[in-house]
Amino acid sequence: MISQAIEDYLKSIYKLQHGDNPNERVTTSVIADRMDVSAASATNMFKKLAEMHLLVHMPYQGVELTSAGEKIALETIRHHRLIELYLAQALDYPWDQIDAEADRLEHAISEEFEDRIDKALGYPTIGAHGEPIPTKQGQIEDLGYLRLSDLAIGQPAVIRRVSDSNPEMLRYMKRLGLQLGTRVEVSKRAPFSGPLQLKIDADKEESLGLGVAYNIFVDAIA
Amino acid sequence: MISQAIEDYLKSIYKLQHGDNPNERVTTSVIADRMDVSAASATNMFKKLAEMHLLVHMPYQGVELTSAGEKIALETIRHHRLIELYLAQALDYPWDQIDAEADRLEHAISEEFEDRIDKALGYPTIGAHGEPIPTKQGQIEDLGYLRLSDLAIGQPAVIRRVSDSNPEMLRYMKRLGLQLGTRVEVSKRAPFSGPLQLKIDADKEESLGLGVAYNIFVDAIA
DNA sequence: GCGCAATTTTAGCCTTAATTAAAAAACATC
DNA sequence: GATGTTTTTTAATTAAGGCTAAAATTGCGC
Repeated sequence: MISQAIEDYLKSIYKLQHGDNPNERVTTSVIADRMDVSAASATNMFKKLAEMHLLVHMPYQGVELTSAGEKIALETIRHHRLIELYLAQALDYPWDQIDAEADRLEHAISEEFEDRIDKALGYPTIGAHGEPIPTKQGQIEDLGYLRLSDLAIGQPAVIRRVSDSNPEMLRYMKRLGLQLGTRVEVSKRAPFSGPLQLKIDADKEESLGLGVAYNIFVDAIA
Repeated sequence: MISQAIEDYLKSIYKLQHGDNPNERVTTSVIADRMDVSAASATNMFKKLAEMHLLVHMPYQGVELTSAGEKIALETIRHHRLIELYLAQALDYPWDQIDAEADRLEHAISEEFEDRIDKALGYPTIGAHGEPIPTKQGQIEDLGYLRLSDLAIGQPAVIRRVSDSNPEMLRYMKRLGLQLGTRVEVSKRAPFSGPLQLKIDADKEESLGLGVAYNIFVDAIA
């Protein structure tokens, strides 16, 4: 049986495999860190998941999802993102609270529930923070956005996605007026990995740390 | 910590204590039966819950919730009934499917979620099957309905509540046109605990087994 | 009021998913 | 290329919550 713990591990592994740099190995310690468990717990689960053929475990080297494991990860992520969007749109949840709520609900809903909120939302393909929502068949689109921290100076762009991993950071972004669809332009970049000077919606100017800019994804515009 | 299992036990005990005949003791075997676990499992949990002061365990005699236990039971029941109503009203779930879905979701939602669906539903006091919804403070109304199986012959009445425990029975009721608000009248009662002859909405006449009639609650009307 | 049947509890074990501590392997530094 | 540090794995526990089988208790029938 696929337990909640299994779904959580597979989801984390998937996100790391397809995250920041996709060629980096997904190791015991990285997963242990993300999931807030000991390294030994992660190893135990890796062995169990390998036996279930949901991933391949290369001892001391890391893990890689099988297509069966990836399928479950994508189903879980689909649940998560549909629930997030539903909370935001139908129940008017604030931006920074939907992730935590969805983390619990994603394991509790049925296929029926998934289908009904999918329909109620009009079969969305983009989630509340701009992430692609996997299809029921397990397809996921690569939206190919640029990190705001990598945006060229003077290049106007629109915020298309933000990382949902830190609620406090989301509240901070909102306070600055940085949301999906917001128009931004980097006007200056301080040396030594210093903050960006950012034009927001062409009317405000703010200084933004690289850590935050790294978690904002934009689309350049003409 | 209050686990899902604990909430489920407390909910079942509460429902039995306040159910069909409230003076009957809530025993190991009755709970084991309702929860589909062995009697030994129920005893184990009784001991644990007694240690947590959520109930009083009188060995070989049964259990009785403390006010702390009752509070948790009522919170769980409130969650359950709000979710059921939300599924039915906002997501157009059919009558017979909401109980199963709510059984899982009731343990996963936050207070925030509870408050938001409560508001979205307009602070309802009656659930999807006509049950009273406990308040946030743990008050629950006794609606004092009559079982259809006890309704006097020739006495017109309106269906106010149905038992949600059996989805198949709910589908059967719906097929017969028996829903909340439906007007009924018993026109004949077969001997030896036989079926009732029932006038439905003054236009249909059906024969109804006592088992079903026992699970329908009505309000007599003038 | 005795004996038997039904119910309840106890005892012991299983599974899941976590833990800590110790051993093993990999990596980095000189 | 030896050595020390870091990472990973192994081994042994723990805590929930379930199970079966056996023992204890209750209560019913006569």
